[in-house]
Amino acid sequence: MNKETIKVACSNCNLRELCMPMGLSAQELQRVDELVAVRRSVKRGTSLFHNGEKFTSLYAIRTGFFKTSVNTEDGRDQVTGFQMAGEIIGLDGIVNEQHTCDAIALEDAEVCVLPFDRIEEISREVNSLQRHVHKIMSREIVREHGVMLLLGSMRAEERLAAFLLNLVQRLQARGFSKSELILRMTREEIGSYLGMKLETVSRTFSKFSDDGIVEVKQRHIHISDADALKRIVNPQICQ
Amino acid sequence: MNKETIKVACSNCNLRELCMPMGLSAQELQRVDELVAVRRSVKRGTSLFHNGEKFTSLYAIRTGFFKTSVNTEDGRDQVTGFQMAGEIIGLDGIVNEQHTCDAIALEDAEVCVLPFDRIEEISREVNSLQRHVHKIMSREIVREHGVMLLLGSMRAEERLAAFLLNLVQRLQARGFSKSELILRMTREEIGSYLGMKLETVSRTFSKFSDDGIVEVKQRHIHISDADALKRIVNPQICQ
DNA sequence: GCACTGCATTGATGTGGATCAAGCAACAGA
DNA sequence: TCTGTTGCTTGATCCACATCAATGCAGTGC
Repeated sequence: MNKETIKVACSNCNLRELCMPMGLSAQELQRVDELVAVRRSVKRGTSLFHNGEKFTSLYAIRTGFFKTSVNTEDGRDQVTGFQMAGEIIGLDGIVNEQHTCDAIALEDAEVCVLPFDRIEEISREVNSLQRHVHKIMSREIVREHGVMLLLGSMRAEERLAAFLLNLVQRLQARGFSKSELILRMTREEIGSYLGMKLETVSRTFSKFSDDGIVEVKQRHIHISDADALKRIVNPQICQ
Repeated sequence: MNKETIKVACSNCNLRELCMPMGLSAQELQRVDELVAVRRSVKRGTSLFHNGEKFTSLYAIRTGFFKTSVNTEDGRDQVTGFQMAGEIIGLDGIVNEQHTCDAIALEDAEVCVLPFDRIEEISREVNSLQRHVHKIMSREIVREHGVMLLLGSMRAEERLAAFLLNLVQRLQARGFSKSELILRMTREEIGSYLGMKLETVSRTFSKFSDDGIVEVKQRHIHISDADALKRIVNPQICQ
């Protein structure tokens, strides 16, 4: 439905340093430009791909914001991540040639479609692309280790503090403020990601607000005391 | 210390179908044989690699049983997985060229050392190896999604049931019984992996035992009613 | 303007699993 | 065989978070 076809190139994309390897020769850059088949726009609330769908491509997010979630037959649902511009989604589909999670746009979005065959072909020739693909997958594995640590051993306040710090850190890397952010997801989605109920998310926000650590107005968040958040996540170290 | 150097080949390894791609030509098989630098044996309780160590190689487990765990500076510890023969560990190290978790042998083990440079080099030539490496990493990502679902949305009984089913399923794929198993890890390690305390693990085992679902004698487990376990994990579907 | 809808907040109450504590089984080493 | 050590089990109590329920607020369409 939303499969607009706008032909484009990575070489003049301003997100290049986020999703592509650095230091390519002119010739390599030309090969890498062949990676992107088309761009596709995804309306807020609709899916880029969903569980069970055949896997063909990875997607580089150009604009917009996504959540990915897995779900069991008995209706349980777990948000596995939130992704923003410059990040790659769809890695879960490689192993069985079909996606095992849903990717839903939380705001109108545009992605570059990267057919996986082509990624494999070009990364045989361009070593730095090969390495880059491996690093992206490894990074995802490491990120998930972090989420497991969070879900397995942290309490509610620690989880939300870690979540906020992670979000602003990524936004900052994209040139946004390190103290101001707008949440693109509901309290329920945050709760699902962090393994807590939406009420607990809300109460924890209120607690932070009472303590003067953040200002919360619906989805507008201002972080007044980032160090306090760090201390909550890591009590020992940052006294 | 334990870096014995036994030169070996994948082509005549009986675990080949677990860790290597299938359907290779004779020539390809020869290339793949060059993957394994050496074997290395790891004594029970010692580490194969640990957090912070420089990453050079992936490891294919030939015999034995490992746990991997991440830890924070403030002493929190989270087991991120248990690995057995035929599985590959070390993927976390690729992204920053250093390991971000510890891998500890839970029984005397032997691994094949696969220098990552060589993996990249050979997978440029042998397409099915390239694909295989991608699948291994994707599989790990999907596995971790499953753990996130477990940690984020299941209760203690469901977690332990899912854990036991996963273990026997993998053991069965290696030719072991589908109802009998010996746990190689402590209650505390199980608890860390499943996000619960060792006492709760123990109580839940006792509960399963009372209900006639499993027989538990320390680390010896007999699964009497696998369907009941499945029903616990997935109440709706398997009535 | 008003009604409707989807989120978010807040309060009251309940509970699953953590914590604290004691005792016990298995095993390694003397 | 005894003995210290490590890991497992079980009971009593507690508390962080879930659950249930009501209200509030912002945006949307009429």
